[in-house]
Amino acid sequence: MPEISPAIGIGELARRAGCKPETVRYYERIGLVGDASRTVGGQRRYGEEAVRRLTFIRHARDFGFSVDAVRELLAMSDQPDMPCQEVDAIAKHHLEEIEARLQRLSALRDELRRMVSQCAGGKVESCRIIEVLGDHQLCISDQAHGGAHDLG
Amino acid sequence: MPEISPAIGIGELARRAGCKPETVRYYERIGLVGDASRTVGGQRRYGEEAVRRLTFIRHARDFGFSVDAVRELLAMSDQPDMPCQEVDAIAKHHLEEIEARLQRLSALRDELRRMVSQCAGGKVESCRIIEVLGDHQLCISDQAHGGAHDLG
DNA sequence: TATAAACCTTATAGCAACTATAGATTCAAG
DNA sequence: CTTGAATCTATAGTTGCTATAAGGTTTATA
Repeated sequence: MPEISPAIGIGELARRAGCKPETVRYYERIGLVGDASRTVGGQRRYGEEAVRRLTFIRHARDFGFSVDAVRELLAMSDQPDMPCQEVDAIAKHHLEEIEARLQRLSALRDELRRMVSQCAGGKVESCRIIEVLGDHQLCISDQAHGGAHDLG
Repeated sequence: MPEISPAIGIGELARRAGCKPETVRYYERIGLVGDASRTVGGQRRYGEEAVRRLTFIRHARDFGFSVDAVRELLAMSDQPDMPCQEVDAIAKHHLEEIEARLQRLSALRDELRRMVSQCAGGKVESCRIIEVLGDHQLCISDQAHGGAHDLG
């Protein structure tokens, strides 16, 4: 299937999907997008289908889906006749994760607000923020703690 | 100042601060904690002060402060006579970032919920989730988009 | 046709903040 | 003294890109 529409370069493709050329090459390396056709000089050239696929990828990533999840979603969207249960499952799972993060993040916000509001503005010695950071007991909830590492 | 209390090993230290020995060694490498004293055989030994410092670090990290922010907070907590304005500023800045993340994350959650609820459970072909991911126009808000990358 | 600007190429290293592995050594208990 | 758990160093891997260097190609203009 040769490209009919005027082929575009990697910069234009990236621009239209809202990312950078480096990202496109990266996606090619990890197999999220296929190898592009090349000019005689070796430069990548793309058609509309590539724009659609990359846009899908970027949009899913913006939604916070992991690259692996995007890979699965792409595989499924390539199979239009299959039932969409799995798509649904991935999305629901992602939604649950986001809801859990929201919980922890807002508990964190509350705790931080409390810390900040209790700081009287004196010396470090008596700073409530430093105190709370040094002593877990001074926290109201444990909910927020035990790893804020994957709050993304 | 020699250690008086029975010195503890890296495993015990890590356990008491809620992390792993690898993490302690990592913090030592990047200079968050100082070099420990060693046994004749070369193993690290720590005292109570190290426990306090590591606990502070872990707690601040659990609050989502970056390692650089923790470094500054530590430096300030080492200067008890200084005014705590800067501590306050760091904490407030962090609070603002968390509030911004919460905004975006909840916009994302709403959009995801909408997607999931609109999926009728048929074929992939007509799956609302796949449709929305493929077409930015189908999103209600742009707020959530343009990068979920630093939602942590 | 020449040239220069804009674009593209690969390979490699870096970011945050750890985590995991391998293979050797040391420590504490029995 | 032996055993097994803990520790040591050094190095590579994780995620999802981003940045850099050192060049090659394409395109528009003169």
